Amino acid sequence: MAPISIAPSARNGDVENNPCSACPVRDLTVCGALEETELSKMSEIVRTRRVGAHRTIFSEGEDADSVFNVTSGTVKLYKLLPDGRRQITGFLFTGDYIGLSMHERYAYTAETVTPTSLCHFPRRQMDALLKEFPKLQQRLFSMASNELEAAQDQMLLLGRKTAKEKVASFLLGLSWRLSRRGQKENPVPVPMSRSDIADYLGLTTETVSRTFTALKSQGVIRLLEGNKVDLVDCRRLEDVAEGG
Amino acid sequence: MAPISIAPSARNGDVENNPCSACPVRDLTVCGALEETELSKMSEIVRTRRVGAHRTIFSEGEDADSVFNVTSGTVKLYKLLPDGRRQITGFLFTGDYIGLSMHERYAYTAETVTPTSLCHFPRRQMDALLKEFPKLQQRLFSMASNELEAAQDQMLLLGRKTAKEKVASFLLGLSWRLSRRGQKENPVPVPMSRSDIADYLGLTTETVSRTFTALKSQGVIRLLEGNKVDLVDCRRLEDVAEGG
DNA sequence: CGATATCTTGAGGAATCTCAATACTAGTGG
DNA sequence: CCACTAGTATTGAGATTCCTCAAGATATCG
Repeated sequence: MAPISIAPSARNGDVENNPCSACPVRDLTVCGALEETELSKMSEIVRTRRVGAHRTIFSEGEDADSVFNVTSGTVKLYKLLPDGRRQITGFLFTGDYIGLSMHERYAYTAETVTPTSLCHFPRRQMDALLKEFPKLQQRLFSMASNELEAAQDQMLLLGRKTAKEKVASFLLGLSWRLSRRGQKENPVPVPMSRSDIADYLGLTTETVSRTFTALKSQGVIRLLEGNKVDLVDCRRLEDVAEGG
Repeated sequence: MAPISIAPSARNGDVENNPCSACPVRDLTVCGALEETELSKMSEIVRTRRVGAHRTIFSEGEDADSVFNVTSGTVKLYKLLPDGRRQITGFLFTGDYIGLSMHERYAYTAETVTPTSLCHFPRRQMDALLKEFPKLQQRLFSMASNELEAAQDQMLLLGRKTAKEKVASFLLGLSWRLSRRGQKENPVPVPMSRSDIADYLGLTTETVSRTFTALKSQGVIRLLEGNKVDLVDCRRLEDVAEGG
């Protein structure tokens, strides 16, 4: 799959009435499906929002009447069991869309990991746009398709991989998503806490920490300043991730 | 063999040229999105197939040039690690569609659990139909959306539930899917082997077996003839499934 | 610079896995 | 109709990974 070019577009739409036309991450996301002129329809219903770190965007069980686009920052989605056990089902980055698996009520909570910029769309109006622009619908289906494949990979990870394989896969996944967005894929910024990583991988924070230490002392990774991880030996990390 | 001409019934349309219009499970599946007249387009590209139990429909890594509809029977989808560890990502029943998460190559293997009837569609032609009928695209998106939500539930199960909670959730899931298809939801036929269940729940066959035994001796379920399970105390099973 | 949260490390325990033996079941052929 | 076989399921005992609980180290933030 070819990485999407993030070349900052010097597009000259009517920025006043059509801010979306100047959006630098447009091609990464659902909006990339539309032409300049069609984009104005999105501009009409979008509301941009900046949110600090560790804020709840919406909670599991609430009426699902908004969908979102992440234009910068990191968001986590999670589900809870009654006793508080938590499973993070995904981390979202620039260009990711919140609202692919949508029913009456949100089936998960969305919370920012870092300060985040969001495009907020009323769901009803977005649904109307989908009807109006089959291209948009198509793009959304394609994104859902990708998500589904990622979810299947994650099931394999959760059900069958060891702690070491899980952590290795996690780091490679972060790196891969960076490169898809056209960013440098190494070293990898890891903005989420050990506890978040644990709840994403079906482990405890302690096990995640121990596993990082183990990978570090084997020379496969290095922990850098600012929560970055240097994938020293990518090839070996890949072997570890697949149980080799 | 020469086709036998049958007078088309007003109810069912021209069954000869449009067999899909007579399909009894149409409304359960993607085809339910189309009108009688539009259905003929599907009829033109469909090829029905009956397959015995334990047969491979396609394998992970093969060129993904077909999509399928399950019209009867049970299918399992799975991914493998290099050393043979297996994760079953889903079981498919009547009405389920194979081809929601689709790229160049199949990302998983599809294998029948029981004798199965399939509708086979060339992928290119199905893609053309999706472009022609946005309703179809919409339906497929809606199905992908459901799948995605199910996948998230499964991640919670795999990452955070105990063996007992997993097995209870599994049985309730089977029962729930029966009722969605309008069938009796109890007792639940369990056509797949312990080993399949284990690979679906991230457990071993032994643990699955022990857990069935435990639930049985607690009077929550009963094992009946013909691989059926009687959910004696559904309420309690639900509590068990959520860690209550 | 102190307070607080996060991360790391250690020791012991528990759930689940592995290995092994036995029981059951379905299909086959006498 | 029964015995035989091969696959599948159950049960048992011991091993192992990962979890729990606890303490100390490091980082973060006002």
